[in-house]
Amino acid sequence: MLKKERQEFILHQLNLHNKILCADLSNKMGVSDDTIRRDLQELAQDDKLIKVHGGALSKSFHTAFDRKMVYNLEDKNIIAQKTAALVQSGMYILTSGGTSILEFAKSLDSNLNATFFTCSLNAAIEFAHHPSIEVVMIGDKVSKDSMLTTGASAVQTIESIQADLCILGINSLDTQFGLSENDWEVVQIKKAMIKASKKTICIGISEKLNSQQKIKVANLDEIDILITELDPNDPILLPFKHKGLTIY
Amino acid sequence: MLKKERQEFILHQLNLHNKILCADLSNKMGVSDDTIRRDLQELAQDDKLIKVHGGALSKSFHTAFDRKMVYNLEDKNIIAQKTAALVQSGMYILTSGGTSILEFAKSLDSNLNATFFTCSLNAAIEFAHHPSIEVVMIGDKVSKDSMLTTGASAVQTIESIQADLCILGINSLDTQFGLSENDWEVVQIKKAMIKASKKTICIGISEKLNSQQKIKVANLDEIDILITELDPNDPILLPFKHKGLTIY
DNA sequence: TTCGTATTTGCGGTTTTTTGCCTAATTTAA
DNA sequence: TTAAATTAGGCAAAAAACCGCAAATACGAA
Repeated sequence: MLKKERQEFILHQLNLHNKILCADLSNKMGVSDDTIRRDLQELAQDDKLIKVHGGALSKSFHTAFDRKMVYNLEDKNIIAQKTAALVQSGMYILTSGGTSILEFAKSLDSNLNATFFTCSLNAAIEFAHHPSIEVVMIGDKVSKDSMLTTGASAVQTIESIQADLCILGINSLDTQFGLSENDWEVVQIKKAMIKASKKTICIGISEKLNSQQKIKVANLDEIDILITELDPNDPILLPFKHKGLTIY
Repeated sequence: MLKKERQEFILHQLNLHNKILCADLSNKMGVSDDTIRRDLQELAQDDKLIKVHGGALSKSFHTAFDRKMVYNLEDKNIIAQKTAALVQSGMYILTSGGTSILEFAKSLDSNLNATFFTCSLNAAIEFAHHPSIEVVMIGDKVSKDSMLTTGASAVQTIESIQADLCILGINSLDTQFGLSENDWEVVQIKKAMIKASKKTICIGISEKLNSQQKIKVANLDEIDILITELDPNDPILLPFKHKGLTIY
């Protein structure tokens, strides 16, 4: 196995699992630990991954946790503005949770007259602060990690709605694997939301693009619009445009 | 699990729960207390969290904490303690919203194993911070004044529950008129909750006693227990005791 | 093809990091 | 105050990283 080939494989594994161990890789590929270590070192120098003692972590994984809240607030605001422009009075809208959605909720025009359905406790509270919009909280068991209601009852409720729009925060979006998540229950909710809506909008900072997580939520062709903080003509977004998504 | 990964996880947990215990983390991740402590130490050195005896606090939480100073907090705490003492593992409990309920949620024993049903968005979030209890959010249209879900669907959901306990925050309680409220929709919810439970507990500061509001929720005989910040033998509470309520 | 060079790889020995355990000291709660 | 829980520091084992070197391999030019 060639060096280049090996490094491609490492990056692939990293996209899949978000972390890799030196020992695992050397075993799986039948090369020495040293070789793997040298590979990881090079890839880390090229900023393709984060080298840590014992293995390596995917970049998106690392940035996903500690930066997202603080750093990207400005970006999230741009996203929120763009998204708010797509919402019109009279619409019925399904939304997930996440910081991008919260920012979006704050950016809504104060004389907007729409109805929002959500499984996110925090989003519901944020929407409820708005003077004129209606908020419907979709009930079920509360998933503590995500502060989302999840379960069969919630899915059933969503299925009984015919919404104009579905606005989802992105965890991971990839041209090949599509929209993906790590939490099975949350995936079920998002799938139901997409199915219950005429149009699906995915919003999130560009960091989340070109990364994958364990469970698929939807293929790219199920998503209509992609909104990031970037200019719609940014080359990073081109592959998604080619796949048929409308970019804002 | 890699060291870096572990530390990211700790920060993630901290963002979610605002506080974490050494022992909890070491259990959850299957490493020794020492390792966790060393992790927390490093993260504290990097200013990512605040290390305290037994665990750590989220930075944002600590700064946001003092603004929550409600004037009756001490009284509410007494109420919360008394109420928490009545809850046992395995119970199914319906609760309304309000600051007293929120304080109650914070006072629950960390190894309690009960299931809470609520229409209050804020209460659901507070309950969800607890490590082991289950939280079910009852869905419906969000009433903006009270941040409660109200409506036929919510009432129907409540009717399908058989709870051990119903814990209601008091708006007005009067020996003659009983428990009363001003919001028609909220009244419907509370009535349904009382009906769906074996026992009903009313909690609130004594200021709320001997006052009436427009719409009756329940007669005194539908209420089993009354909890205030006062001593159970306080003369203010005597009339309620005579009406058959148990006072704590 | 064959040769020479540059790169890559594996190995042994050493150093560093990480982790768990131990004990003593400190803090907390009753 | 005492008793229990938490922490600090030292220590040792295991894992991982580092270093230099020599063998193996790839690659381009004759």
